[in-house]
Amino acid sequence: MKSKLYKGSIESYLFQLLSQNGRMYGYEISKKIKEITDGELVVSESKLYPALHKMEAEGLLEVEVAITGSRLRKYYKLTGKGVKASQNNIEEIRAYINSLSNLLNPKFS
Amino acid sequence: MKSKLYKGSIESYLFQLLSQNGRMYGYEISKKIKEITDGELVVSESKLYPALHKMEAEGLLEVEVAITGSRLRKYYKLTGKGVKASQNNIEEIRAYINSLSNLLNPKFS
DNA sequence: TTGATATACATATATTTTTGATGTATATAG
DNA sequence: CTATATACATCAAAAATATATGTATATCAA
Repeated sequence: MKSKLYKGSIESYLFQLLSQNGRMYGYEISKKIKEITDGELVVSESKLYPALHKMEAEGLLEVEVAITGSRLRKYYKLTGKGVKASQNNIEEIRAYINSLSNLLNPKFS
Repeated sequence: MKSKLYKGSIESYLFQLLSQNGRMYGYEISKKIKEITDGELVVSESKLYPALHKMEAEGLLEVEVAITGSRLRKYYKLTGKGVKASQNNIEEIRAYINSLSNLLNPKFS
């Protein structure tokens, strides 16, 4: 993680990517995040898998195991609860973008 | 911290507030951050003071002790090194805002 | 055919960050 | 005279992150 600002953002990335792409598997997610953040956010396995497992335990994600050839894949997708949470997360992200914008361009007080 | 997204952002808040307001003291900073983030980011003492001391140890901030009446105040302000770092931090914040915007509104690929 | 890189899952330990609790002391408002 | 605000700070516990390690298959180039 090159910038500290990315801390605490993994859950948001998972919410929004799964919401946009439907089901995805771990390895795919980590590549996608690296790609879309231009290498800024590298979600290593030790961050990704605990995060996925935690969200699964919270009932936000559900897993579908698939076998391609002889290799295992675990597809994750949002549950109903997860879809609602991801919608709230959009607002959270918007509010945060706003907050950072105000930090850079403070309003008169 | 109501939203996880605020994690890792304190340093940015310190950089930008000090850069905009010149010298500020701890208590003032924590009130200001609470105010401008609308209560979203509450910088408790156990977060604020270690952060200030760390940045001071890194040569980014310098302290000026003042006595108002019988009460102690430690004013912090950016050093030359701190000013440069805060300018880089602006770019970091902009890039991050961009990254989050792209997450919400993905580009075609 | 073999060695490097990519795919695909995962955990274990160390370090860092954050939270919640506690501590000291003065100022002010009710 | 008591509660709240101001003003500094640390300590211990919990949570998050980083670094390292582990297992196994697939693919590509030398």
